[in-house]
Order: sequence, then structure tokens, then C-alpha cells
Amino acid sequence: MTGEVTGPVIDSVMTTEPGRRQSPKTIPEATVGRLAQYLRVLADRPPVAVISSAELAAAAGVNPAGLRKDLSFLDSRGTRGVGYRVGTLTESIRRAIGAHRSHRVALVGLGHLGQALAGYPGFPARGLVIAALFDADPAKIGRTVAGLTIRDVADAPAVCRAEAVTIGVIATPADCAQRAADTLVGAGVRAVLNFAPGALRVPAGVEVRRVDLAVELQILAFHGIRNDLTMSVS
Amino acid sequence: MTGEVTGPVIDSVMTTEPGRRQSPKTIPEATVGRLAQYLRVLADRPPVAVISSAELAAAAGVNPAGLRKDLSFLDSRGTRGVGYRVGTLTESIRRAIGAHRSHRVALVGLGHLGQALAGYPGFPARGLVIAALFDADPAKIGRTVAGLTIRDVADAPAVCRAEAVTIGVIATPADCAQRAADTLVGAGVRAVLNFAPGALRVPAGVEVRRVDLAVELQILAFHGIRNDLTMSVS
DNA sequence: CTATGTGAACTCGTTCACAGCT
DNA sequence: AGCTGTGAACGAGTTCACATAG
Repeated sequence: MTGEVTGPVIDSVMTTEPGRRQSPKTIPEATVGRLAQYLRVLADRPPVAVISSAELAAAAGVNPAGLRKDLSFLDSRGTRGVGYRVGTLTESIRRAIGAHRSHRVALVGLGHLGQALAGYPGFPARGLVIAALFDADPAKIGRTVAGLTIRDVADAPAVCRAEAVTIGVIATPADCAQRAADTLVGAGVRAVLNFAPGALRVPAGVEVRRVDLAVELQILAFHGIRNDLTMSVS
Repeated sequence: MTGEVTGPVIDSVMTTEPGRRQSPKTIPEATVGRLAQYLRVLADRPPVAVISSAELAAAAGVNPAGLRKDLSFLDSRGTRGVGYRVGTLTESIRRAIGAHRSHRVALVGLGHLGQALAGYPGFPARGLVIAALFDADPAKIGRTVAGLTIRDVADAPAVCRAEAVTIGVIATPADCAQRAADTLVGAGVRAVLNFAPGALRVPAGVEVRRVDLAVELQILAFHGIRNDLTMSVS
């Protein structure tokens, strides 16, 4: 019994009112990430088509067995000997990861990275709506990016509440990141995605994810070194 | 023994010539990522200072015990009852993750994201050198970004070899990503960081890491939902 | 007495193999 | 016969607790 049932029992409380058949167990975070990817693969197929775990797994670049395990957290099942109907599977994943609701996002920092994020094409289809753009630079404030006007970050508390923002994205230089985080948290934002290097101090109850571009490269570089020496000098 | 030696035996071959005392065990990937972060925290301190695991862990936002375990893969030790000397620790981490060598990076796709990467300030200090910029858009080719001229991606094979590029970064739209990857791999690049959505097909022996911005947000959104329901409707 | 270094327990995630539908 | 669904082995990574050195 590797992970028989020591911990997970506690939080396996129903997510919705009884009667509504929902995923019985908590969906692991790693699975949520992959479900989002399956969604993208499925988007390229006709909803009426049928897809097998092997096919979907290949397209998403994952192991078929793992994929099936991921799908086992959903409330819909596939058809044995056949596969999964694209339409229902899509709908099911959407509901499971919350892509059927819209999540309103505020973006702080409109340098190149911020602008890349503001114009990111995949968001709308995933229920992610950029609702506000902020920057501290007077030269940027008032300009329009991706159909939205950049506003002064000082106005963020009011704007975030008015726009019902639930997710904040920080794409500022490192030295403004903490201030941006404080502002967002003060505006009631409970989830923050941080692209600036360095740790962020936030009160308990606020979820922070970090994406550090240099770290990703560093890991690759590390592997590169090991390979160089293992594979010899071609 | 925790992970005594079931699988990792094969690649636990020495990294350097014998005589040079190096990390005896293979460094886990998760540790490599964190080591890179410690490096950044350490950069802000005087090299002659001493820092405790508790202090460094707090600054990096990790658990002190885990941090000590991470450092146990290095060839230098701290001083019990005191802490780690910043200078030697820095040097030790640098060597362990290969930040003391320079890794030459080619960047394909100079939209906003590509430009953000080209201008990323943390790279040089980490041994990461952007050596070439490529794009397929004739309007971009010839322009200068971050001191480098954007070249035609068709020239990538020749340029990558001439510049001794070992790492490729793909920041193109999704529909050009596979072609970009093929070009890079054809040019001898063995490690690729992919920012475009979707899976990349590469021959065995090529390491690919993916950063999917939409997926990160989706995971946050998922947590947001769980919280909403747990914390009730404020 | 302080803070490091590390075995051992534990949690989380992935892979395998096969039973069970259709 | 084929593909799904899942229990169980496996492996990676994290946390704990404590022996140990300064």
C-alpha cells in the first residue's frame, strides 16, 4: 500500500451539493496541468469524433496509461473498446478544471513579457479573461494593448474590485514585484502568477506560482553538460 | 537507503576526471532548479558573509531541511553551528549546475516573448549567453535586439554551428514551433526550451522542456475554484 | 548550545499489468 | 478483439528527527 489512504481521506469532501455527480477524489495538481493540454489537442478535432487514449496521449506527448488515469478523475467515462467522444470529453474536462467559468485576470507590468501575455491567443478559449492592465511607468499608462487601456497600478485596488479580478499576473522587473504582489493581495486577489525572479512574501491563503525563465534554461544547461560528457565529443 | 541505487546506477558515472572531488550522487532535477534560485539570493550578499540554512531558505521560499539536503549534493560543506560562507557556497553551486561554463543559446521567434527573453537581465550572470536570434518574418530580419542582429531562420544551421550553440529556445507561434525545432535539432542542438503550446516531436537524445503560460494560469484558476467553494461566498 | 548533515518515514506522482466492458 | 479503467508496484521528491561537529 504505497499511498493507500493515509492523508487524502480528509479533503475528499464533496465539492458540490450532493446529487450532482462530480469527481469523487481531489484532482492532483499535475493532472490539472495535463488536462489543460488535452483540452488544446481536443480543440483541433471535430466534437463528434472519437479519440483513443493512445491517440490523444501521442498528440499531447504523454504516456497513454497516465492519460487514462488523468481522465479517471472526470465525471464522464469513455467507451471500452472504442475511445472517448471528443465533445463530451472536452465538456467534462472544462467542468473539472473550471474552464467553463470565466476567470478574470489582472496583469501588472507591460514590458515585452507583459505584452506577450496580454496578446496570448490561448486564453479566451480557456475561460481566462484579461480584465485589466497595470503599469507604474507614466509613459505606458493610457496606452492601449490588446484592446485594453493600461492603467496606473495605484488604481489597481479599485479597478480589481470593480472588475471582479480573481487572478493576478506579475510581469514586472524584480524590484517592483513585491509591491505589485502587495497591491494585488490588498485588492482581494487570492492567486498570483509571478514571472519576476525571487520569492514573493504573501499572507497565508494566497496561492503563488512562479515561472522563472532563467531556472528553466539552467536545468537544460545542466542536462547539456551531463550529455556532453556521456555522449563524448562528436 | 532512500533511493539506494535501483535505477540511477547507470548514469551515476563521474562527471569529471577522478581526483577532482565532485558531487558523488546524481543531482535530482528539482534540486538543480532550486540551486539556481539560491544562487540569485546569494548574489545579493557580500561573498565574505555567512548565511544559515534557515536564512537562505526563508529568502528563497523553501523549507530549511530541504535546502540542506539540496546543498548536500555539493562538494563543499557548511560549518556546523555557524552556517555557510557565501563566497564558497556560490562557487560550489556554480560548478555543480554548470553556471561556471558558458552555454550558448539560440532564440527563435522575436515577438514580444522573444524580445523579453533576449533582454532578460539574469542570463549573463548565470553563464547563459544569447548567441543568435532568428525569425522567419522578413520585416524582423536585420533588425537589432539586445545588441544582436535578427537573422533568417533559414540560416540557423550554419549560424548555430559557427556560434557553437548548445541550447535552443522556441518563442514562435504554435504553427512554426515544430519547424523551428527541426531546424535547431538539425543544427546539432540537443536541448530545447519550448514556449509554444503543444507537444514537440524530436529524436531521442534531445531534451525538451516546455513552459506553457496558459497551463500555469489554468492551475491557478483551478485552485481558485476550490477555494471559492471551501471559503464560501464572501 | 547552535546549526549542519542525513537516514528513514511519508507523500506525491508515474508506470505496469490486467481485469472488465462493449 | 480492442480499449478503457484501476489496483498495485515503483520511483522521485519532501519532511522529520536526531546524531554530530564546531
